Amino acid sequence: MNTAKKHDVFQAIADPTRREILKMLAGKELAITEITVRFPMSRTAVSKHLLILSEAGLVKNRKSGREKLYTLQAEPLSELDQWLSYFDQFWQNKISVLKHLVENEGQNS
Amino acid sequence: MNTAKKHDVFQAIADPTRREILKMLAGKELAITEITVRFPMSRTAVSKHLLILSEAGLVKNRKSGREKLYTLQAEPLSELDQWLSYFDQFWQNKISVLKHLVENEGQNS
DNA sequence: ATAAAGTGAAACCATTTGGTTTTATATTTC
DNA sequence: GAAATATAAAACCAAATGGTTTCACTTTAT
Repeated sequence: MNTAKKHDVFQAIADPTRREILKMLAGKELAITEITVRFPMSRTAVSKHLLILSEAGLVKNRKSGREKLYTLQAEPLSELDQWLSYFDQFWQNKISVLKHLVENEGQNS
Repeated sequence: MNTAKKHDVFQAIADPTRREILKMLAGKELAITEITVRFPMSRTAVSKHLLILSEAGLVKNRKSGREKLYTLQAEPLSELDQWLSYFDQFWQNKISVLKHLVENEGQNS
């Protein structure tokens, strides 16, 4: 696993294991060991996935005693969202759904 | 390039060349040769990228004489959009961005 | 009917990817 | 301080990825 060069968001979410890790981290801080129990692979492998997610800016971590706690950093997903929005016009139902959402929630304009 | 196993949308868009191909195909039909001139790689390489995009359902093609014309099929991107929406609550400013989008482009309601 | 244009398919190659095992280091706990 | 816990780091490996070159096959144009 190449950890030397930068990974971007698109690459980071290409792997199903990494996508699942992101969901696990949604909301709660977890240590590597806690994440690993959910996967049929070694802690080392999970650690490498976390490194790739870190490089993409999707997770951050802090040391707490002998543990290292990871948290989700969802902001970089905005790049994905922006990319996706370019294609909005080529498939239906997104605009209408969001229009509804905006009209119901955002009144400041 | 493994073209035997299925590729999903997440994998398909992980490569920048493939993302650019998708943008090129947004709106217009193109033959492989027309796509290739935009990239510093062989027609064969582009052809393989198109195969991966096909497997992900993101492009389709039709034969026209000795040419093969490719078109965008954006629908599978909805899977990505759905995945992304799960994380909406973890980053801000999506609503505002789309509000702007809707107000500028969609007037049908 | 040949030549040219457009593509497909096969064989090959270097690098990256996703995993492993082994060894070492830091922090608790008893 | 010794054992247990949590992680890091390094070496290794098979398969996938992204590319190439070469050759064959259709379709069109002259």
